Amino acid sequence: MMLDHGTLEQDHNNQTDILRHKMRHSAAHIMADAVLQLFPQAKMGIGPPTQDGFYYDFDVPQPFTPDDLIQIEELMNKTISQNQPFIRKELTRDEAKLLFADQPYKLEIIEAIPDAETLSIYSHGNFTDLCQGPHVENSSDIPAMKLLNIAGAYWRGDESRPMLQRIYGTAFENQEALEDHLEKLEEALRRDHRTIGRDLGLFSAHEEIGPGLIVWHPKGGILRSLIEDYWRDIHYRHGYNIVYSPHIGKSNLWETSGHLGFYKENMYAPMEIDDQEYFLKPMNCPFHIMIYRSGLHSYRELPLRIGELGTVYRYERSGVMHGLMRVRGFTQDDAHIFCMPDQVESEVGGVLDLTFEILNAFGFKDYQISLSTRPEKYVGELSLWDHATSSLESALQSRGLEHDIDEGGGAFYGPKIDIKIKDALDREWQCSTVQFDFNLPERFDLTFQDSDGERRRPYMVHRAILGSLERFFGVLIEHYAGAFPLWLAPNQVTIIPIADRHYDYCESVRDTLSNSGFRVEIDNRGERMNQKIRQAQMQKVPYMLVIGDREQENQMISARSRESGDLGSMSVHDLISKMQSEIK
RNA sequence: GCCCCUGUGGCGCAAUGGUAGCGCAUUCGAUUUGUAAUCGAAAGGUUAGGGGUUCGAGUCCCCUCUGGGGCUCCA
Repeated sequence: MMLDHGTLEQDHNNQTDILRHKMRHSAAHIMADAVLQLFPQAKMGIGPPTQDGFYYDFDVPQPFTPDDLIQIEELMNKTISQNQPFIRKELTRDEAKLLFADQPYKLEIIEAIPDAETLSIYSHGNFTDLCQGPHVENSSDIPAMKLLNIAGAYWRGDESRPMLQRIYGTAFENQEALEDHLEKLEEALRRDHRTIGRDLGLFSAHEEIGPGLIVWHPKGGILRSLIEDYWRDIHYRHGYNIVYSPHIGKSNLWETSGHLGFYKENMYAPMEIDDQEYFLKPMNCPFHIMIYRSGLHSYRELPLRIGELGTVYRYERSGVMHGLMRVRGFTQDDAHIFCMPDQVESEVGGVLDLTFEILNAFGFKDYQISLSTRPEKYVGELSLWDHATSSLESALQSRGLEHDIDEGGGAFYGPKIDIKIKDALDREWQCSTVQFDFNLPERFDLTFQDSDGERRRPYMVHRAILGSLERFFGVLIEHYAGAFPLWLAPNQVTIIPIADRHYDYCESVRDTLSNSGFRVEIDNRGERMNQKIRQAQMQKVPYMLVIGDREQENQMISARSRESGDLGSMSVHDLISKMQSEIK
């Protein structure tokens, strides 16, 4: 949630942002300058500043190498040290076309700029680029800069257009800020859920199984079942009905739902069973609709909320898979709400409240909310769209939730609210989503009997809060860097006997804790205590209990916490109370 | 799917075209330890897979697959 942080700080942040924006934009120009000096045949694409850096795209005969990057950076530093002023000039279309006659991508950009807009160029040294600006005054106003990596990128993001070579870099107002940023990138790498997932034994993927298909290991499995238990419990409390549905369904079902029409490229090839085609499910909605349709519904039953932890399979192109964040088989915490028009707003509000309650419980505080409105191509009546969109809007507003508006960004079947969570690398991942659907109720001819006896069409809302358990788990791992809060830690307590003669007492402590519902392990390897502590720390176990002669004699334990080290001696009972209060 | 990079014991890495090594982890033995790494030994690899060049390939070339950084799309 974006809360008000006070205007002073905001002003400062804005000014820094503007400064960085300008300096990065200018750095992109200086980079293009360097590239053209080294590779005169290069054709320039675009070179904008981004959230934390800048890039520039080039069409070059040979892709850049890491060595090229070093050379380019050297040349850039030279330009920066030469104090070259940035000069803005306005010019006519014809002048611009002449100037960029051998730069086809620039010509394309010029063509695309509306006639009413003034064209401008920025120059430094011998380099000139078509550009709106603004820029820093002088090349020396880029105190700290570094090129980061090379990647392919389609011209205008369109895969039917040529692939250009993109160079990413970043720039900051001083060396310290740059180093902080690089340090942050390293920290993000350390938090990478793929690394932590392996080190903590949470999950894995295998060449033998196939890309984008995850196996959850015992420790990941405990975490998942804790998440699922919490999810079920809170959903029951919020009036949801929890259901189960199969993984495949006949082609008829998917034809009726329309998925074979508009979602086929994400669905796997059908399998034939008794002369009928069956498809692996990419979504749960048709099954929930069949549950709805298996009886007549009175207005008294609405709203009807049907939820499921439903595992779906979607084809993802081979280059897009990413750890747990983007996979081919995943479990959605899906639900469908069937309701009457006058219930829409409170239902949407209820979903939002539930969403933030759940996300908060997992420790998430920073979200990015967006409302997506009606696209050009859509189904359903305009009045329904307007009603739905305004109810989404007012549900957000009445809760004081700041949000972006993605005009025309809704699905063809309804407007939606998306909520994104940031991962360790500041990439945003969509988890929660609330979507209206004006398509499926029509296609499946859903009705309810209203108080006046008439059959009416219910509103249908899709919603997911965690999104997919896989992705949510990935974000959770990075959020905590593997040091999960006590209630989620796969192993909550490791008991460390000092010598063999303490095993029996350790087992009695273990039993006491287990009987109170805690997950406990005893490390009875023939290792030194320090080694056992080290391993438990690296496994991010919240509590370690050191047990030796002193403890055994006094029937106590010596507790150590993952965060604050030695907590001293206490009774098992005290430890239990301490942990219980930490959990609730 | 596309562009680039990558692939060596479970993990992290090494090996000018000439005998595949090291650390961690594992197993066994010794040690019985007081708040982040005890010592020793053993075991573990057709260098992702397939083809080619070469007297000789982990190393060079081609194909396939995995993984990574992006583009596009999305939970």
